[in-house]
Amino acid sequence: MSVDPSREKFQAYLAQQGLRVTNQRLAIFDAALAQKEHFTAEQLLDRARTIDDSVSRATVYRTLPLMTESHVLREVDIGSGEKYYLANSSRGTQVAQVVCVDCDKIFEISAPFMEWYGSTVSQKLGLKPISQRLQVSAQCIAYRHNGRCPNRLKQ
Amino acid sequence: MSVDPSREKFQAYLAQQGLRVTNQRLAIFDAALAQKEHFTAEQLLDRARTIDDSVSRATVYRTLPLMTESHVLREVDIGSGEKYYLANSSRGTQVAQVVCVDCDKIFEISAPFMEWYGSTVSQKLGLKPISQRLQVSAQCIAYRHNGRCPNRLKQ
DNA sequence: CTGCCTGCAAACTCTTTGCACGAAT
DNA sequence: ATTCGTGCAAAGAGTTTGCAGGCAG
Repeated sequence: MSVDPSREKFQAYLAQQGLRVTNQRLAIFDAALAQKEHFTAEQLLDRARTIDDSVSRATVYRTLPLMTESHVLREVDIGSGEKYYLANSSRGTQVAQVVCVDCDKIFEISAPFMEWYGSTVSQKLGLKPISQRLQVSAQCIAYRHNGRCPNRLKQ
Repeated sequence: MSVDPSREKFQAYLAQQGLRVTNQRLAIFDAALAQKEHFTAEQLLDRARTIDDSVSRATVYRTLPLMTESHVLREVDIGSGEKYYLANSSRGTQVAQVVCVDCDKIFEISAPFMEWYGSTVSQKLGLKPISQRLQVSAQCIAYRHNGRCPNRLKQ
């Protein structure tokens, strides 16, 4: 299988910033890209350590901003205390998040109108829009039936 | 001037939950309702103490959930570390927040389509929508011209 | 007198940072 | 050599909680 193109993107970003491509940064990058769902810093640390067990929590936290600034990852804050991250797909930033109120599972769904709306609203206020995010809180089917989610983590 | 109707709403909520209407809770409530802009827990503490100087930080944090659950306040998390609160106006929950990337000032603007969109999107996923929130990050005019906001707090 | 409510301070969670060592140029 | 990167542990911010005393019903 071929090299993920975003790996090159990340390396190019590091080079452009005068930063080094270290084993730890690559391990964290690879661990991040291997996740199919949203993940936390702690989960990323665990996974990165399976690739390079010298990776520390500090380096994960120092690398996350590099990956978001280079648009390799997106940061998603659902207001649950910890931040979530997800590899940036090619579809861009026009995604809404639907979050289960019980288990905090995050579903993403395309929301192409958001960008237009962000502009409209910002310009009414005399501001220049940078980005916009729509978050919907919802109950999943299982929660409505049983009063709890199958994959609930809390409590 | 007459008593704010939401004061009764709050007292009714407390009664219904079997909770007592204490001086501290009322001081915190009045302090919250007196704010015209979004405020933090710490700002609320300061203001509540001007009404009743026995109010403690712990009681503020214990009272905030009571006010949000009774829909007297809305919680707004812009992902800046601390949570913001705002007295719930009568217009309901169909508001978008436009947040300045530099000073974190929050502008609110009515967004009546959001509720419809929350439903549409949730139902595509087989979920029952509870609430939705659109947040737009933007730069204010001053920031674009001077590279900083007049009322910036950070750094 | 029983139980809710409080302030205080300690604990907690997530994240950031100072420092000295180690690796790359 | 010099600079950058790292792990460790401590610090930091915001929030929550255990506890003993206080006040209300």
